[in-house]
Amino acid sequence: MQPGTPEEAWREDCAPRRVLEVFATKWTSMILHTLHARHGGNARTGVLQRSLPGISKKMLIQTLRELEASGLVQRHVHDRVPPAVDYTLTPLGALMVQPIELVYDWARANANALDQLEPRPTSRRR
Amino acid sequence: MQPGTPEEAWREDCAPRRVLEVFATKWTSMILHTLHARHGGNARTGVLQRSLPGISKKMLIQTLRELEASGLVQRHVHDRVPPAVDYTLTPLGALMVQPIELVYDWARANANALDQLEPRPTSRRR
DNA sequence: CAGAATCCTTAAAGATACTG
DNA sequence: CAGTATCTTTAAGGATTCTG
Repeated sequence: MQPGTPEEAWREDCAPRRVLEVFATKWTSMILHTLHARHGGNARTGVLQRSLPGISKKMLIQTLRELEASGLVQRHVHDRVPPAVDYTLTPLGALMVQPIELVYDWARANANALDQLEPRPTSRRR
Repeated sequence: MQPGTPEEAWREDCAPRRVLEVFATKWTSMILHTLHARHGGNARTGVLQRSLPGISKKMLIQTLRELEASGLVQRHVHDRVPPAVDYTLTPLGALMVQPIELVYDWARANANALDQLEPRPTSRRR
């Protein structure tokens, strides 16, 4: 290790930072958790949307496509009219759900303590 | 529970979502973790900056101020020349570090599996 | 129902320069 | 060393409309 280099530096490509990126996109964690928790890893588009109050159709589809591209989710099209599509977690997706569940469970367990947390002045995200 | 209402909906103000907001701001988790892990909950500005490769001075100060406003961090000014300032975790900050450590430790333990994770096409975050 | 295609707004993040 | 003060960029997130 170089002198001056922190022993525990957050290297730009370190594992924790890669996981943080999953949390960084607004709906990602919620979609993965919903897929995992409510539907045995399988849910149709409409069900997902109803499970996530406030999400727009655009953000839902867009996030799902990104998750698909990252290999976390698989998309299944059923050849019917009207169209039916569902999404399942891939093995990698099931893995990535683990830290999400850790956070989710922790938040549930500490819900009351979290009331002390004042929202940031600006209040929202991008 | 109403018909059609998802049993496990992500209410807009639910505890998990409030925690997710902490993760949403890019440097928040890394600062809190660094404060917790490397310095016994106490570090000076310069040390923090050197611990976070890629952070700009602006983002460091700005994020620290937001953490202070949220009651997660306390700022201590030492009356000297040149100036010396350090930051410590508040009890609430120490609490919020918990889920961060969960994620961090999980990421470390699964670092190799995370190599399969392809970065999103757009690649970055907010 | 699922989704594609646009357009738009804003805030997050960064770059740079200056100060006590 | 710690911290302002600007300015700029970019993309995240949303709203709306249209289609098979």
